[in-house]
Amino acid sequence: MGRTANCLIAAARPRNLGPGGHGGTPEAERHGISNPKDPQTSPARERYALLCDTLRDRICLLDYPPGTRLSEEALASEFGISRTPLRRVLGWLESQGLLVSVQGVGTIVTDVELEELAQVYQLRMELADLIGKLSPLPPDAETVALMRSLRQRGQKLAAEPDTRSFARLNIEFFHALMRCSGNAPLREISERLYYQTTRIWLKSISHLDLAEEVAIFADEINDVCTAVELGDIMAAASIRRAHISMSFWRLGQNGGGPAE
Amino acid sequence: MGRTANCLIAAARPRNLGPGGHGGTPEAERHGISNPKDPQTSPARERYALLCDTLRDRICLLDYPPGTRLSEEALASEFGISRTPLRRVLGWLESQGLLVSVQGVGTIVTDVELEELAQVYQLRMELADLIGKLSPLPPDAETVALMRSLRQRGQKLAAEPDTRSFARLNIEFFHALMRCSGNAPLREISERLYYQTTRIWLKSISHLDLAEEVAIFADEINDVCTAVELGDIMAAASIRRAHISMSFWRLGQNGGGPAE
DNA sequence: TTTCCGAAAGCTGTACACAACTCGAAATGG
DNA sequence: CCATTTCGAGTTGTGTACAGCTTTCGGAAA
Repeated sequence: MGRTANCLIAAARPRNLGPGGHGGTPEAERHGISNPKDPQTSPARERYALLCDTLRDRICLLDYPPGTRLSEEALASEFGISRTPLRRVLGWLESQGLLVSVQGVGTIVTDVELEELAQVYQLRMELADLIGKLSPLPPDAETVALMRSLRQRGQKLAAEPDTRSFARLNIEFFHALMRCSGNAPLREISERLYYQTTRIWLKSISHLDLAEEVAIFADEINDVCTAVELGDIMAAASIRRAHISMSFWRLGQNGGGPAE
Repeated sequence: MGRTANCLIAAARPRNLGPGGHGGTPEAERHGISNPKDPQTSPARERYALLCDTLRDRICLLDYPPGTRLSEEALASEFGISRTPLRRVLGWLESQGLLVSVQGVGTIVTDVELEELAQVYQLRMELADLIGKLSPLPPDAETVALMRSLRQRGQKLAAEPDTRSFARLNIEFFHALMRCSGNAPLREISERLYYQTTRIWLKSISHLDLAEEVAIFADEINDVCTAVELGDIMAAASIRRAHISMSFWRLGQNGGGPAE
């Protein structure tokens, strides 16, 4: 009864390949020797999950800014598939609150107001606490190494701020933190809410001081990494919660105005 | 900025028609005078949401017991539609963790173990607390009236226990409680986790004492209703949390054995 | 010049046929 | 008689054409 047992509940989400998205097990797919016990590992599911992650990243990195009208046909031809399987992906993105499709108009990248976001931020703060309370996992060597690598990247970024690298590091840091919780439903929900908020924050970054934001984030990584090194997940969760709160506060102060 | 403002985030879920599912506004749909500002109110979306609720109820009331193989073609013909829009519904149910589709085999109603469910129950307990803490809504007259009606139905049910009526009342009571929270994302997540667990509980009811379970549930409704009448949502949430905890405990004691 | 109407273009939603895949049963060779 | 292979029924996944809806642009009338 190992890790594979709870795959049914996790089946809701596409296989997490991480933001880096290095290709996993290419040989296994080519030879068709995928593990028949794992329903997630089928050629169709692999393409589906990859597309979900790809498009989600494009939306959350503002490659598709809020309000963008996506063309199903264009995307389908870009990925070399038909509209039918693509629509399944778009449906999932819509269920994540990142898209909305209306007949006769198009598929539009959503844009949410800071007011509505307040509820999501409140919830994210509470869930951050729960990461420390509910089934915290003692970090393994790989997690610690990942955290240290992120800390180093954060320090490099502080020396040379860059919006896009900032966003990517933010996403990877989130996923690293998720490795510290053994509660799969909590991870899934946290991820959903995270992706709902991160692009709004990225959109408002122009109204904030990028260098200051990067410095604060580098500190956050450093603090969380220290806590993880000590195996104190509750402390890491508390730090995370505090930074979510402060991030929302800064958004309301500086980024919430009548933009543009 | 009333209720309609946060429809974008809520767009993830089909329009909640309640378990009773009385038809809503049939005239508006027939005449095509649906509010153009609300993206959820389109003829296609209406059918979609209705189908989602219908099939979810069938799964969660064990009309389709865990392990059942559903036929896309049969369902499509039953509802007088093609497989294409039906598959969208099935995809949503799969994202909710209630179905799993595998090529060449079929669409199968999931069955989860009590072990995996422990994480969901833990999370549900914490979220129940949050219902009282995050944006609790002072109950309006309609909510109080609904609660009182449910309390009465609970007392009637205690006098004449019936599994299916029990399940329906349980679902409706959950939705009534959700009216007390103004946090839309929290409501959505709570609903998702609730539906993931309720059918497992219903499946194990045969191993428990139905009369006793009904009596306990009637008490829960009564206590929560009293708290709601006083406007003390935090108290209602605490009561709810306690009952979720006790329900899980009873499941582990009596219903968790090597069934059948 | 302004306003209103209508046709056309473009989009998502739907239906249907076919491909890809799984599983089981029947046939075949040992 | 048993093991192995092959074929077929049945299922989900995919491609494609068309229907329904919305927006826009052009032209005619006031």
